[in-house]
Amino acid sequence: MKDPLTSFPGYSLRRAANAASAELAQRLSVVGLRQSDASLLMLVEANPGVTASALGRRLDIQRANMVPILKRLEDAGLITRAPIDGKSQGLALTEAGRRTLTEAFQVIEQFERELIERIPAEHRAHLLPALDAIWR
Amino acid sequence: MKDPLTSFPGYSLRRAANAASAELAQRLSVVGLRQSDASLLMLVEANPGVTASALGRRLDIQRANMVPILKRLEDAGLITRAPIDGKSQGLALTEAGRRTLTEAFQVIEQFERELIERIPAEHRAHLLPALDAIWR
DNA sequence: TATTGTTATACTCTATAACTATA
DNA sequence: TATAGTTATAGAGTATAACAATA
Repeated sequence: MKDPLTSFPGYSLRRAANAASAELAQRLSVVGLRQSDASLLMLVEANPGVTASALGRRLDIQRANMVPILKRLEDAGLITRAPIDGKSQGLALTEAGRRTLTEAFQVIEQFERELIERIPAEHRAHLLPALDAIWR
Repeated sequence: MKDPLTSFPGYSLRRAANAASAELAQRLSVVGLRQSDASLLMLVEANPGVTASALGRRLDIQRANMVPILKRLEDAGLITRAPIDGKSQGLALTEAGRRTLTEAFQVIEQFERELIERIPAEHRAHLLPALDAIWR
């Protein structure tokens, strides 16, 4: 079949992201996490006491959509919320959260390693700067 | 805020794809199309008489999910379905479909041009081959 | 006045199972 | 038996509007 889409970087970008995303989601499900869970746990670990709003801004997740994610992670015993003042709450990992994140981190590092290895060596170093130029 | 995610190509891949996708979706909405509509119209134009199943395989859209897309495009008068045999239907663009696709094509080419221009020159040529290595 | 957290809601995309009819 | 088209349905991600309480 003729495929005029093959010449569009934007199309390949979407397809590559979808393929990688589906693969990582499947691997993370073994640890019981979604991608947004894992990225959120990483940011909380690196920034203990961070607020939900600040996390949402950094991850481009709207405040309203943070609510069910945080509720799920709290129900799973992975994070705690502690009042900072009357309207803000500081997030932190529980011990179980740290353990789960360690597992997730291994899954993700293995995934990233394999992702990079799929790319011909001469293109490898260019991918991250090219991608970052697109969205940052 | 500390951000340990910045070093993961997989994460940047997802963010770049999301950003690009949102941008293109907005521009295509002016023409009245979604991204899946536009890619589907392109493939139909390049392969008149193609079946829904074959399109789905090429675009990685499941048969069941092709139904509402094709219905929408047919209702909008952009494609026609003609029986090939008792169980298959060949798809083709209508005149309006060709006109709309021409508009969409201009939007997409402009979008792709701007996307590439955002990438520093020394990385540009590497993006497409790197992405294709990930998903093809 | 702006921000935080929240509720409610709706739309899109995607995934699965099952069914009918035909090759 | 495998394939084409379809229906129904559920999950996940995302977007908007609105609200109360607080900074």
